Amino acid sequence: MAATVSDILLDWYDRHARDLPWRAPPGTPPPDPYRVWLSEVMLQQTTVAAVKPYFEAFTRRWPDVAALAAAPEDDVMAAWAGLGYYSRARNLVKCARAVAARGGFPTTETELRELPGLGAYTAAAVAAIAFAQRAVVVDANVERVVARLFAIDTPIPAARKPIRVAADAITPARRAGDFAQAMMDLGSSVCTAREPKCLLCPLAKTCKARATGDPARLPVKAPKKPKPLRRGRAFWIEREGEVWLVRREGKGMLGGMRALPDDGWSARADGTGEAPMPGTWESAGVVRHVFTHAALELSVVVQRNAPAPDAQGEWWPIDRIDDAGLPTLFAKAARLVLAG
DNA sequence: AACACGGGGGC
DNA sequence: GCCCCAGTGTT
Repeated sequence: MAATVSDILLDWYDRHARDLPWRAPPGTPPPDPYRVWLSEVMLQQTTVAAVKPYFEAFTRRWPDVAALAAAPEDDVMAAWAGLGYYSRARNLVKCARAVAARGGFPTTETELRELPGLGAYTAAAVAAIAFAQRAVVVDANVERVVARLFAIDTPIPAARKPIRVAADAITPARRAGDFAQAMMDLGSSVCTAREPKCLLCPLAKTCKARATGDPARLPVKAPKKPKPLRRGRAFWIEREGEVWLVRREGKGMLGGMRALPDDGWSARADGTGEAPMPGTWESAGVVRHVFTHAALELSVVVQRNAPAPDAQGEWWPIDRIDDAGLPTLFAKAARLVLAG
């Protein structure tokens, strides 16, 4: 009986698994579902290196789902600051509260999929990794590995369906969690997006893209659109060692996060340039920042000895600005002012 | 199906 | 600089 793809990969994983804070070693009992869930949400579109310190901080401060469920949402948002995609943090709180209310995580992929912030990938990953269920786990790593293994050259996103079918076909009933993590480790360290290390790959012999001689060509992706450049202003309003901060509304850009007041710039349009209050503004410089679908030049202007703006907001001690939970854009703006 | 949604790592 | 990343929710 020839060794299957999953046999080969699990054997490779037993020898080469990365040691990560949210992981159990290969072949050992699954880790705490809370830690699996938290890590998976943090890892959505986010690199392992970026996640590690946040995962440590979250699990130290909120050791279990009940603790996270009891936390004020603003505290969680502030702790998430810098990690990006802040809807994840909003959904994290909702999900923790739903799970705490029902007395623990559901154990099937179908039920997990109903929770806020758990889409097809995360529901499958948690079911497989935390609950040893057979689930087909498809993330960007798996897409790349499978597209190459089977030489699927349809462009993403049309390739998603055949990739899923192929991934399903090679997913084993036993050790589905280890298999999923093995695919991700292979994708992140061997079958990399650029210059895949085929000489180190346990699947090189069966890889159809390898046989063509140009595996890096796959997966084929649709061309991306150019990012527009937006311009806006942010306002540093200061008095007696404090700065005026607001909370951004809604689910849009940086929604729910603490911020400096601004002139209404967005990914779709420039700001008006209009200040939230009268007075004399002094320029502190420009912050350049790139979002997913727009670049921003944010002009930062300052007014000192200012009265309170006629709006919602709060005075925040400048010597504790690092604790305000400002997203990176506004943290950069604050650094600019304080360095000047 | 297409778009909105951050930020940092790696080269 | 550019490409990429353990995707999800909305339209």
